[in-house]
Amino acid sequence: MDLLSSLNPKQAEAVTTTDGPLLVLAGAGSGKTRVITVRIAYLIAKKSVAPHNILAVTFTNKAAGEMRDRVQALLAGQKLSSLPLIATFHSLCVRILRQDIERLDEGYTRAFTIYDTDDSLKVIKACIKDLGFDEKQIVPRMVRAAISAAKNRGEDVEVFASSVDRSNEKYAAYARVFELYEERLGRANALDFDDLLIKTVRLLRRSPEVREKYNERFQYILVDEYQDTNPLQLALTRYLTEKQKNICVVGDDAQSIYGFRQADIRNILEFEKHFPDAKVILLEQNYRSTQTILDAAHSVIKNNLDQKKKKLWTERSGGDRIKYFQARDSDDEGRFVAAKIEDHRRRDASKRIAVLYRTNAQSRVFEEALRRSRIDYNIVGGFSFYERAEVKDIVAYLKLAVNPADNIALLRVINTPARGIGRSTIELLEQSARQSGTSLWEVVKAVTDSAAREPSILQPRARAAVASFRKTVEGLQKKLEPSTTTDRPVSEVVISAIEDSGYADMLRSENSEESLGRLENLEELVNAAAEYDRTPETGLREFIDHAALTSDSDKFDSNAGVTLMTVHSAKGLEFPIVFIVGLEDGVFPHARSVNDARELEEERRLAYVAITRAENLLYVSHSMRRRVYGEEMAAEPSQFLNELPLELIDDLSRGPSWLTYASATTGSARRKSSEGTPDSSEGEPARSRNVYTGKTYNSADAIEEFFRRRESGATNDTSVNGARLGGDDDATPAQGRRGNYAPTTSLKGVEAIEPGSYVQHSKYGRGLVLRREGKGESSKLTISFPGYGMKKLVEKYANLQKA
DNA sequence: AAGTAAATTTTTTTT
DNA sequence: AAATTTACTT
Repeated sequence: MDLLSSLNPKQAEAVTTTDGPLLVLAGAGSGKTRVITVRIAYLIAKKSVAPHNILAVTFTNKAAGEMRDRVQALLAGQKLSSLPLIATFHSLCVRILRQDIERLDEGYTRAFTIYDTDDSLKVIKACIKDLGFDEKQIVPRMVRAAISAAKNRGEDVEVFASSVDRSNEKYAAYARVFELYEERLGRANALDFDDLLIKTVRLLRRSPEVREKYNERFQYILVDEYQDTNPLQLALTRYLTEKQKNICVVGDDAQSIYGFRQADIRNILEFEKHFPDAKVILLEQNYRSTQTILDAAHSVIKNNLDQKKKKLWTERSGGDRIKYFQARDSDDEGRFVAAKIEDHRRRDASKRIAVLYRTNAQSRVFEEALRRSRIDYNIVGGFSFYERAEVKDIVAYLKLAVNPADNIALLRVINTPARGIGRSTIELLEQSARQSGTSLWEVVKAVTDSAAREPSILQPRARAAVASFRKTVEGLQKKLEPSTTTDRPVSEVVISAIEDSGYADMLRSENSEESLGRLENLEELVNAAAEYDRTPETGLREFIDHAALTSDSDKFDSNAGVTLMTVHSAKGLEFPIVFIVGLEDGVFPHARSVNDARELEEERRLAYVAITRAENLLYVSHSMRRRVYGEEMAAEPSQFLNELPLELIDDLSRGPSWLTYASATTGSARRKSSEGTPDSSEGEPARSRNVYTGKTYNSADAIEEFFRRRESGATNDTSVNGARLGGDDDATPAQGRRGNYAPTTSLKGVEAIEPGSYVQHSKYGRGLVLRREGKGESSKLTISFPGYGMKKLVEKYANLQKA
């Protein structure tokens, strides 16, 4: 079979340029995955490269899995001596570290445990407590974020501590927590997600032999979604390709959406600097979307200043117009989406549909609406299998058996199921561990040792309970000994963790619907473990690693009719029909992105990613009211809606909408001046001047208009769901929170400015308050000003009037 | 020690 | 609104 026949000249060039550094700038839908997979097949089939000399790196298991499938399909029928390694950055690092971490001489052994975000947080909480800091002042989640960010920039504790401003108490505290955290992880023989990368990079840097070994092993390296790499991942890539230089990276700077994980867009923009003599190939033909959709995407992304200029084109001129809907509240939006999906399903059930939202929390409304309409759907993200408590419990038993120093795992299961080991007993054990400087497991052994000379620190009852726990874990450890011969090495240990611990009995005796569901989940876990029984090279350790690294959207079913997911997890996917929902200021773009212009640009790239998922038809919608923390609030349309080409949009709203007003004012100086200042410092209100002028929309006007119409009988609504317009209690968004009998007042006795209320600003006019941070006059307000986007203002200086 | 009621917090986005 | 943490019983 001719591998190249299905490629355009540019794609073919990207495939056949096998040697030396190569950057493929691949726009959305330009056949990026195609290029990578064909390239791998080409290396094997045409260049006679041994498959195991090829490494392809992705960010998600989902992407890795899909790539594996497609390469396999391309090479079907050929006998392969080995397989190419297609891995995520993290799983690649685990592989390397499981082999060579001992050469690092930091006390880590190959039996190391991986701590997930949850585990890390628990360690950090304990560190904060033991250092005598107050959790209110030194917020564990913030510390975790700061540590993770530092690690991904490639900083270790020392660098972090020395770069920190010592006069800043908070950061000085962070540095001390960081230090203790590292110490405790080391003692527990545990690595957090970021450590996987940082230790691997350190190992490669320090050990020329290890570097040599992997340069030798991986003759050809490919990196997918290169725009999402962070400094650590860049360093890793450079070390791995130091010698052979056969590095091919594929990505699109317009789709860089992981800045929050320290991804640095400069990695792709400056590839040629990092890898001299690099060749660059641009893929600009889009095979996915209609011209209308590309126009919409381009119209949004062009508001970003910081990007490589390229423009996608397609042979699919024209196409259906974009559909727009303004919902009354989020239930209304849910009903609209469900009704439209029902329509489409009836007409052509083969067309796959995606509902994309900014945050996972938004999924619920759509799930409920779809369920009510009896439409099957598939949801990606949210709670994954391995995040369920019962699964984590059993995995903790397994982790403990493999690595007894894992204190977090021990604390998780020492009293699960309940054995009568309570808070005070655990406190005693921890105290003893601190004193002797050993792990909790060592203490457990010591206090239950019948030959001990000193009297045990525990009462007989507690001591018996701890002894029983010890017996359970030791029973598991026995099963791990090499001498134990069985044909189901992994799943039998898992079964015994479930049964011998008493966990199964606990669930069985509870005998509720929920506990039975949990039992089923554990059966699932055994099934998953059974996969690892088949080959001798995959054992319990690999299974545990899998559980740690498989958290996300792994279970995406590419054949599902309707899929709900975040825009982030939709990256790399395509659907004939796409709904982008919740297009409101504060939601999308997210309220937290007001902090600086760079973050807002990332939100815009996110919008770009969302739009370019669509092949044929794109729906955009927003709601006028939304629940935030259980409280109903007014919402303003997203500034990104304003950046769409309005002339390409059909309005499906009942009655007048934002679009009605926006279109009416189009033609005047519509969003001309966009001199954003991307690098300006933080905290300044006047900073993000990404202003679109001319068109302002005031929701109060719209509501008034609604009522005028309703009174004259013009909105006899018989549309989609027959929802009643302008219900009694949500008539005016400006009215603010419901059920607030005694409005909060400031010291002066004036009504306080609360989220959900409207204010008047001298320059930006009327705006909706989205968030309030801090107390009193110096608190910061995040406000959505229609026509100007979101601003973060300090109440004291902004001179705001209630409106 | 364990269970319940009350108070408090939570929302980016993911390996 | 839901989930998590704390305070208070038994």
